[in-house]
Amino acid sequence: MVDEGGTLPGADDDADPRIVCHVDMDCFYASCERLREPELRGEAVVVGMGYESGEPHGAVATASYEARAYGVESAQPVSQALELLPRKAVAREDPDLDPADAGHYRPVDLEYYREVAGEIKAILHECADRVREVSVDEAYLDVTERTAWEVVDGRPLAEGYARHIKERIAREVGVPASVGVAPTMSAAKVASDHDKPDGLVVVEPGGVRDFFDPLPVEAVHGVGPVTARKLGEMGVETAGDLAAADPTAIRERFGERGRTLYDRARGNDDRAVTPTGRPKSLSRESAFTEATADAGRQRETVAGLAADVAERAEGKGALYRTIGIKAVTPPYDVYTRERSLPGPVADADLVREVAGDLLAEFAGDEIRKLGVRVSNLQFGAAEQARLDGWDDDEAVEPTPDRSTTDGQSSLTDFDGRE
DNA sequence: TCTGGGGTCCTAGGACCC
DNA sequence: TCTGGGGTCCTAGGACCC
Repeated sequence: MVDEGGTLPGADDDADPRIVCHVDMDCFYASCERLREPELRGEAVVVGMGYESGEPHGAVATASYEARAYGVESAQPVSQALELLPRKAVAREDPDLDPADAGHYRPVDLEYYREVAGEIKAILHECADRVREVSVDEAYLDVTERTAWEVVDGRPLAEGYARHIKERIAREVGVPASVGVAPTMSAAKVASDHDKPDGLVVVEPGGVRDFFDPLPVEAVHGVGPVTARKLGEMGVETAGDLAAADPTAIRERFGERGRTLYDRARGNDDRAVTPTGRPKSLSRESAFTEATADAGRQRETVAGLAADVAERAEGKGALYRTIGIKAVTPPYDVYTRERSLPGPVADADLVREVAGDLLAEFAGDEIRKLGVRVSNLQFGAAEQARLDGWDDDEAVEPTPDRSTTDGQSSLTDFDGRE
């Protein structure tokens, strides 16, 4: 199985394997907090949102590894986190608590994290020809042209290159990252996750299957709890099981997505590292401290969210053709309603009106959370309002309605970060 | 695990069109 | 007017990811 490089001429597999790095910051928000508050280094740090005012109703966004040791996890209710790991200040007052078993809680400050992320992204762009920024703390790099799979002194050159990236981030920005290197995006993603924090995992072209085989299916990007359970019912427990499963059966059960997951488990993933395109929707949501049936409060909330969304869309130069709301009722039933307009608009009043209209359907219902969303976005630098002029068209106009799905309007795509 | 916020993609039925 | 086939758009919901 391991090919020594000197195999048959024209050996089919991995003819010209790419080198993809996945760079994933370790508990990024917590690392950022430590950056501006060095006393937090080595301490349990929990960054959460929505719990600042009075009752702790928010959720954990990020927990440092020290905090994770106490069972604190992302997405956990802050109330629960506090039970596992009391606040430092509280523990110092309370003789029953040991301050050594307490943590520092900080509210999410996205603006600051984005600033730090900007410095990191600048480094990443210097280190690669193509970068796909997945989120504030995560990116894929195609470094095929910058390094090689060639093994020197027992290690692939690509490993040294990845180490160089990691070290630059640590030295120049001061936060830890985990990096995965592999011939495909999905393998690189799993690799970066494999040895967190501060990890560096290299999966060489011939070794992708062996790397995946023993991992639980959940390790495959795209397999969540539901799919994992269903796969389990089919006797598929590991990525290796999935790779060895009957593709027809997987496809029948899970559709096109199943096919993708099957391919990934087998190491087949030919996606190219492309820059992130423009957003396809923009939304804002907010939860009530307690479910409410108060129509006034509901309308007020929707109006506020609508204004926020419209403002953000305007800031991005986005027009929208669809306006929608989301309502979550107890215990946790999610409803969405949306309405499409005849043409693209950028109109805050209209967002509020339509959203309010859609909300009317839930009159009298207890609601715990509301959201407003605009979609069917169009980014119009050029005249959008010219509905009348169907004479000839500007050859530059790149958005023929559904173009949003193509994902490769590379000519005009210069990436929309503000 | 009783649930925060911002996204993406897929599916499926119905309307409508040719 | 009792009935084929194909395509697109709209809407709602689900799963997943960070």
